This record gives sequence, C-alpha cells and structure tokens, in this order.
Amino acid sequence: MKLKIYNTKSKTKEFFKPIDLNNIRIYVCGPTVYDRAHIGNARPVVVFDILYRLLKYIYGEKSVTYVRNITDVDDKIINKSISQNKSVDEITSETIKWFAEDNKYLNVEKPTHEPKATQYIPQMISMIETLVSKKNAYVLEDGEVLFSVNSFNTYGFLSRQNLESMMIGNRIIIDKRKRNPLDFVLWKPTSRNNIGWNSPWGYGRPGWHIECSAMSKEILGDTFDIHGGGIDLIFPHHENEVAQSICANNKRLLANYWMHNGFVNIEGQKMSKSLGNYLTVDDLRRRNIDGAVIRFVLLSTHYKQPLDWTSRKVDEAQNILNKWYNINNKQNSKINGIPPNKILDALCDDLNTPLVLSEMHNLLKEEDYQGFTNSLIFLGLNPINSKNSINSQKDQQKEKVNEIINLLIHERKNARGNKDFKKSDKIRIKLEKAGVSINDLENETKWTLKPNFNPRILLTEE
RNA sequence: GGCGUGUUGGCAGAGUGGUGAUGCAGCGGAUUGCAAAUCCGUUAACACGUGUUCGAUUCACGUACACGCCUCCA
Repeated sequence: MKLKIYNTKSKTKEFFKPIDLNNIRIYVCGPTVYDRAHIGNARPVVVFDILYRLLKYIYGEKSVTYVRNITDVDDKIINKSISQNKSVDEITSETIKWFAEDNKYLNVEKPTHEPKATQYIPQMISMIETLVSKKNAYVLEDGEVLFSVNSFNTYGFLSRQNLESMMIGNRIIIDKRKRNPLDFVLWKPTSRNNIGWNSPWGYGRPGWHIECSAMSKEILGDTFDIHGGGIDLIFPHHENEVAQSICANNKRLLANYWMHNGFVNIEGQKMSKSLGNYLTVDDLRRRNIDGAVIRFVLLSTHYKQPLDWTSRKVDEAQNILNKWYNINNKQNSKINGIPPNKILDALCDDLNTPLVLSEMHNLLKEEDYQGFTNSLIFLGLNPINSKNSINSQKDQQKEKVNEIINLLIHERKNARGNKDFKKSDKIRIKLEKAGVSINDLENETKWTLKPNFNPRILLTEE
C-alpha cells in the first residue's frame, strides 16, 4: 500500500516519501477566528482529517504530527470587535469554541497541535529580525517591515507566477515606499489603542503570512512533509510563507508536498454573504442535517475539484447513510478492524474518496459487512451524533415533536386496523409533507426526520 | 493580460489506450390496502477538430465553453 499525493509544486501525483518514518509532519492552514465556520471552511478540515487518519494507519498512531493553526489576530477580527463592541479576546475565544463544536459534530479528530498565532509572537519577531538582518526584509520609517520579493530568486515558483507578469495585472496597488509592488508586510505598526505587541520596530502586529512560518518552524522544524490548505491560499499566502521560511531558515525547502482543496459552491453559485447563499455548519445542524451527512457530501467529490453543495446531494447522502445504518444495525459487526484493501487503495490514490464511497456500495453487494463497518468507522461516517443529541438545549421542544408524530402514527395504525384507508393515507401524506418519512415494518412503524423537516405542517389541520 | 483547473449517460461522480464504475432518477418485475423500505432485472455517456496508434473517452496539439487565483477569503 503506497500513498500517492498530488503535489501542487510539481503538478503531478507523486509517491509519498516521508522525511522521518517515525514522525510524519503535516501543517494545514486553519481558520481565522472571527465568525462561524462555513462549509467551505469545513471542507479542508474534513479532507485533511481523512489524510490524518490514513497517515496514522500507514505509519502508526504515534508517528504523525498534525498541526492545524488558528489565526487569532487579523483585521477581520479587529473590525468585528469594534463593530460588536467586544474585546478581540471575546471574539476569538467564542469563535474557537464554535469551531471545536462544529468539528466534533463533523466527527473530525483533534490535530496533534492547534497553535494560536498570538502565542507565537516572539517567534515571529525573531524570524522577522533574521530576515531584516539578512536583507530579505527592510524597515520603513514608520516601523512597517516588508519582505523584499526580489531578494528571493525563486519567488513565484509554487504558484507558477513570475514577478514581471504579475506586475502587468492592474490590480496591484502601487505603494511608492515599496521596493517592489509585491513586497508584503511582515510587521505592521499600529496605535496603542489597538491590539499589538512591542517589537524592535515599535508597537504593532504581525502581517498575515509570518504566523504560519513561525509556528511551523517551532512545532515541525524548518522542513516538513506536507503543507495543506484551500486552493486560494497558493497565492499569495503559501508563496509568501515559502519565501519567508526558506530565507529565514537557510533551507532549500519548506514542505515536500503541497496539497490544496477546491472551493465550495452553493447550488452552482459562488458562496458569498451578499448573495445570501452562505451556509455554516451551524445552519445545517439547526436544519437537522447530521454531521455524517455533511461529511458524506464533502467526501463525495474529489478534494481537488470544486464542490457544488446542493440540497439534492444532502438528500441523497441522507438516504444512503440511512440505508447503511440500517444494514449496520442488522449485522452487528465488531467495532475494530482494518478497512479492506480496495478502500485503502482508493484512499492512497490521492484520497480518492468518491471512489471509496462507491466501493462501500460494492462491499455491501459482496456482503462484506465487517469490511464495510470498518470502513465506515475509518472514514468517520459512523453515526456519532444520534438524532436525539442534536440541539440538546431544545430537548423539550423535541419531545413535543416526538409526541405529535407518535400520536399521528398511532392514529394511522388505528385507521388501518379499521380499514379506514382514506384517513390513514391522509395522515401518511401529512407526515410526508412535514418531512417525516415513515417505514412500516412487520409489527411497528419507524420514522425518521428528513432534512426538509418542518414541524409547523404537523400542527396544521388537514 | 498572466497563472491554473475542468468539460463523462437525465442528475451526481470515479476511472481507464481495447472489457463492469458507483449512487440517485427512469424503465420492467417481486412485495405492499396505498406508500416507504427492501429485493431481482434493465436502458443510457465520455464537448468539438486534427494527429499518434492495430485500436482513443483515456496520449499530443488546437478550438469552443465553464470555473478559479492574481485583492481579504477555505
């Protein structure tokens, strides 16, 4: 079983060769914590969770170090703290809590480290000092420190850009103080009223990219195995990280493999707040969409491709998982075990999760229930959030809903007993309209809520 | 303008130089008071052009279309 990874750097699929078999090191750019995580944020979290599980399986539970950072200093956070009249710390700690809850809901394993940018300010300052002393960076009069892209001759290699052609685009704001318009901020001066730290260049805060260079160096070392994130981060974020790290550390490489996941669209449209098609994990949870369903949809398209999030896909995922869980309940397979080779092979082929899911169907056809259960758990698609654990604070309301549904089902049963099929059909149609799907078994009727569940319809007469 | 990705059956979505993806939907059947669920069977695709090849959906080149990045963004 050999893992292959598509490497953005080489634009080809390569066999994965670890630097140290006993310590596979991976760094993934995590969220900037200023708002609820949307499904676009959830995608890399789930994708790299699969990679983390796979690496642990191949190289051993204790031989993988997975770092997913948290950016807790940033303009967006500061703006929100001003507009909501809350401290930066309040905003970030609340958002971090939400993020953790969402990840739990999505059955995402905790990374080895989740460093916060604000805890690594001294490391950032020291890295910037090195860059200044090596003339890879320069200090302006007001204390702003900029990285000089001309000082790094392979700048643009990762994103396949060259300095000249980037300049032709008219989107670069010309700042005369910059030696090259593409020079980017390492340290930004700020007023004493704002969040900031003392530095050799005065009171200020770090630029966007330096945090990842500082944290990855501190936790993983100068060069590590895999660096991941969203496709939009290739330029400028990762390009700049490479430049900073290589210049500061005097190494040839930052990461051997670069992996980037595609964007998420909503019903064919680019997700954006202004279009009103902005979906958070919390929105979906409130709509009774199980974490496993979200996970399934996110894994049903290959991670490199754009993913179109549609309600149809959610319904399909829900139906498939319902079916799978019913089979699983019947089979009573043991909990522990290794997924079959065809599942692992598909995962090893650059995380081909759509193929994995289709092989899951095939396992059922072959009646390999043990292999199926093992795979389900391996993929994190096992039902950890039972329906009843959703919105636990709303248990009372839930109980009421349960009561009404059970009452209607009881009425239907009586009607059927009396061969009053007109009445029983009416009840069934009403339940269906409300998003309750019913299933007549030999001596009982089971029901489940569909994503379009709307309790109001239950309360209307006729 | 630069860089990059994609175009597969009704929909979603893998993959392959020659044979089956898979799921949903559809169609036929079993079962059912009806429905759902389940089971059996089944139809159907590789944007266009040229080239390479015994053979191309798969490789190369070109065309068209779509999308992304180059500005904060996962």
